[in-house]
Amino acid sequence: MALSQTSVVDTALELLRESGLAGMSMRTLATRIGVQPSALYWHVPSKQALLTAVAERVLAAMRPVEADDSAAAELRAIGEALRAAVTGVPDGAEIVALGLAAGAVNPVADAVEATCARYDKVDRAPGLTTALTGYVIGLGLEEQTHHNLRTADPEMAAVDFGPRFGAGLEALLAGV
Amino acid sequence: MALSQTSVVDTALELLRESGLAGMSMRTLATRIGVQPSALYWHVPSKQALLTAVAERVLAAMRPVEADDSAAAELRAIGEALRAAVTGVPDGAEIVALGLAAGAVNPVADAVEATCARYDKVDRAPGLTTALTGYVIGLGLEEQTHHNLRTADPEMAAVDFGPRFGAGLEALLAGV
DNA sequence: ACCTGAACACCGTTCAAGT
DNA sequence: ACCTGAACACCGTTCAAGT
Repeated sequence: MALSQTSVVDTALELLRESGLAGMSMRTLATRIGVQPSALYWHVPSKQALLTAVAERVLAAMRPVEADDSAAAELRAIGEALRAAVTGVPDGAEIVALGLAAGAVNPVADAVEATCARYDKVDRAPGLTTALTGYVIGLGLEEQTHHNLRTADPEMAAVDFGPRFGAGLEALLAGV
Repeated sequence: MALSQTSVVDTALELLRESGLAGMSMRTLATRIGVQPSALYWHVPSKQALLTAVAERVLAAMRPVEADDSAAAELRAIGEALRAAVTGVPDGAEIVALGLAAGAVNPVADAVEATCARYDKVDRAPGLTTALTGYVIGLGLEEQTHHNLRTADPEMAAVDFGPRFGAGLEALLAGV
C-alpha cells in the first residue's frame, strides 16, 4: 500500500494522541511510517498544512447537537460538544485555533445558526458563534498548556478545569 | 552594567515586538544582548520561565477600567482592555495563555470582582472572569495565528477581527 | 511518481572551564 | 558570581539523485 496524504494525517493524529504536539515532529512521524522525513513532503506541503488537516479531523469529531427545550440548553450542549472534541486530543486547542485561522469550517457556526433559527434569533447567531468558539478555544488552551507544564514539572499543583468551564459557560449564556 | 533577570526580560519583550515569537529564540536574544546563549541560563531557568515573565509584563500593561453607569458597560471595557493588552504585542495571546497556565495573576479577576461588587452580583464574578478571559484569549489566538499565516503567505485573504470581537463580546454580555 | 541521502540553517539546554 | 566554548540532541525543509 502506497503512502498517501490521508495515511500521513492518520499517523499524525495517532502520534498526537500518544505524545502531543511535542512528540509529533516530521522526523518522528517519518520514523513511525518507516520512511525518510523528506518523503513526507511529497504528500504534504508543510507541517502547518498537515496540522490544519489534523484540525479538520478534530473538528469533524464534534458530535451533533439535537433540539432541546430551550435555546440556552442547546447552546450549552454545543459548547460542551466543541470542548469535548478539542480537549479530546492533546494540544487540541492550539491545533484547532490554527485550523480555524487557516480557514477550516467551524461546525459551531451551523449548529448555532440552527438553534437560533428554531428560536427566532437568527441575527444573534454570528456573535454567539464567535463568543462560544473563542471561549472554548481560549479556556481549552489554558487548560492544555497547564497540563503540559504539569507533566514537565510534577511539583506543580493540579487544577480541575471542568467546573471552571461550566461556570464560564453559564455566565456566557446568562449574560449580565 | 551587569546583566540581570529584568534586563533579559526587557530585551525579550523588545525582540517580541519586532519579530514575534518566531524571532525570539534564546540565540537571537543572546546575540541582541551581546552574550553567549548559555549566559542567559544564569539569569533565567528556562525559555518557558522567561516567557512567563514576559506574560506578566503584558498583563500588567492592561489599563485599569473605571466605574461606568452599567455593569455591562464596565465588563465590556474590561474585555476591551484585556484585548488591547494581549493583541498589543505579537503572539500575545499564546504568551498570556502560557502565563495564566503557569499561575500568573489575572488582572481581569480583580476588575470583574470590583464591578460585580458595585452592582450586587459578587457570586457571578468567577464565571464572568472565566468567560471573559477565555473569550479574549481564544479569539486573540485565532486572530494572531491568522496574522502569522498571512505574513507567511500573502495570497491569503485578510480578515478584520475587530467587528467580530465586538459582536462576540456583546453576545457574551447579553446572554440568551 | 515516489522515495533516499545528504545537507542547510536552525533550535533549547548543559557543563566544564575560564575570569 | 558570571560568562565563554563546545558540545548534545534535536528541529523543518530542500534538492539532487536514485528507482
